[in-house]
Amino acid sequence: MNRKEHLVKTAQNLFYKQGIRSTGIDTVLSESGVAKKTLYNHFKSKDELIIATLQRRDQQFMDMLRMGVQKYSLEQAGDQRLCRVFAFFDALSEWIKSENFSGCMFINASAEYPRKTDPVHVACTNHKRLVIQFIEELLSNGNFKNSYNLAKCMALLADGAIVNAHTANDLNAAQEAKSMARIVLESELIPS
Amino acid sequence: MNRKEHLVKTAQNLFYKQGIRSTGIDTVLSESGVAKKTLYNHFKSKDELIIATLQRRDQQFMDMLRMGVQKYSLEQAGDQRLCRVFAFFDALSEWIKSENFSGCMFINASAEYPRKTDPVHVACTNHKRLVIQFIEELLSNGNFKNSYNLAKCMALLADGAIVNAHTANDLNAAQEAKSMARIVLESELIPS
DNA sequence: TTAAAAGTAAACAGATCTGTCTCCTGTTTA
DNA sequence: TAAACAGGAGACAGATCTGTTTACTTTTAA
Repeated sequence: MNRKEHLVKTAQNLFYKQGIRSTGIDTVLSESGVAKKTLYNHFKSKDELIIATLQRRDQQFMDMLRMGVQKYSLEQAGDQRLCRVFAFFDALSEWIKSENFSGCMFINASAEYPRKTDPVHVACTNHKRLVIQFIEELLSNGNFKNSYNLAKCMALLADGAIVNAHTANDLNAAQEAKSMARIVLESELIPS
Repeated sequence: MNRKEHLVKTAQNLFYKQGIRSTGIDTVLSESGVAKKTLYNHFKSKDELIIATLQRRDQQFMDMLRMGVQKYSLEQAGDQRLCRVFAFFDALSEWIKSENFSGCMFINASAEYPRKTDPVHVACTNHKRLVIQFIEELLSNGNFKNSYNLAKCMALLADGAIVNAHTANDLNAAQEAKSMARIVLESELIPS
C-alpha cells in the first residue's frame, strides 16, 4: 500500500467526520498506523496535508457526480433536455442520505478557515468553481441564453440542499432543491 | 458596562471572524479587557460561552431580518402578497454585501462541531428552525397550500445564497436566490 | 550483495489551550 | 465603618498540538 495515499485517505475521513482543527496529527497517525516522520517526509506541514485531502475529495466528489448523472439521467420525467441536471440533484440526494454524510467538506473547511486568502479557503473556492462549470456542461443540452448564470443558480440550490441537510437535518433537501430547479429551468427553457 | 454582555459580544465577533476553535479564550480576554476569573465566574466553560454567543447572534439576526423585511417590503415589484418574502431576500443581500460578512455563524459553527448531538450543533439546528418559522409567517399573506414546505424551500435558497457568497465569493447570490424565489412562489400562488 | 532510501518508534522542544488558584484592589451595601 | 463581593493581574497545572530529531529496522535498487 502506498503510504502517502493511505495517509491522505485516513486524514480525509477524519477531517470530514470530526472537523479539521479538532483532528490532531497524532490521531491521523495512530489511525493510519504511519510514523510521524513519514508524514513529515511527504508533507511540509499539516496545512499541506489538508490541501491534499481537499484535492482528493475534489476528484472523488466530481467522480461521484459524473457517475450519478449517468446513473440517474435515464429515469427522469419532464423535458429530456434537462434530464442530466435533474439527475445531478438525484445524485446529491443519494449522497445526502448516505450513512457517512456530514455536509460538504469544502463548505465545512471554508467555515473553519474563513480568511479569504487562506490556502484552504482558496482551495474551497476553486472547487466550487469547478462544480459550477460541471453544471454548466449539464445545461448545454438546454441551449439556454445565460447558461453560466443558470449554473450558478443550480449550484446555489445544491449548496442550500447540502447545508440544510447537515445543519437543519433535512434529509429531503435535495429533492426540494430538485423541484425548485425544475420550476426555474422550465421557465427559462426556450421551446424547441 | 455589563461585563458579561461585553464578553459575549467580543467573543461573538472573534468567533465569527476567525472561527471558534481557532479563537482562544486568552484572545477573547485580551480583546475585551476582562480578567480570566471574571469569565469563569460567568461561564462554566468555553462551550457555555459559545452557546451564549450563538444565542446573542440568533436574536441579532432575527432582529436584522425583521427590520430588513419592514424596510424593503415597500419597494417590491410583483404580486404584493409576496412583498415580505422578497424583502427578506433583499435583507439577506444587504447583509451579504456588508463589510464584515463572513458567512452564517450557525452554518460555520455546525461545520466546526459536526456531531449532531453536540450542544453547539443543536443550537444551530434550532436557529435554522426559527428561521423557517419566520419565513412561514412571511408567506402567510400568500395563502399557500403547503406553506411550511415552501418556507423550507425559501430557507434552502437563503442558505444557498449565504454559502455561495462566503465560499464561492459570489456577492450577488442573494439576488439570484430572490429571482428563483419569485419564479417558484409565483408558480405556486393561488390566483386571488 | 551492499549502499541508499524510506519507514518505525519514541523522545523531545516549544507553543498554545482550557481551566484553577492566589493575591490584591476597588465597590457596594448592611 | 465594616463586611461581602466582584473584578484585575497573572502564575500555574495539565493537556494537547505541531513539528524535529535520534536511533534502529526494513525495503529497494544498483
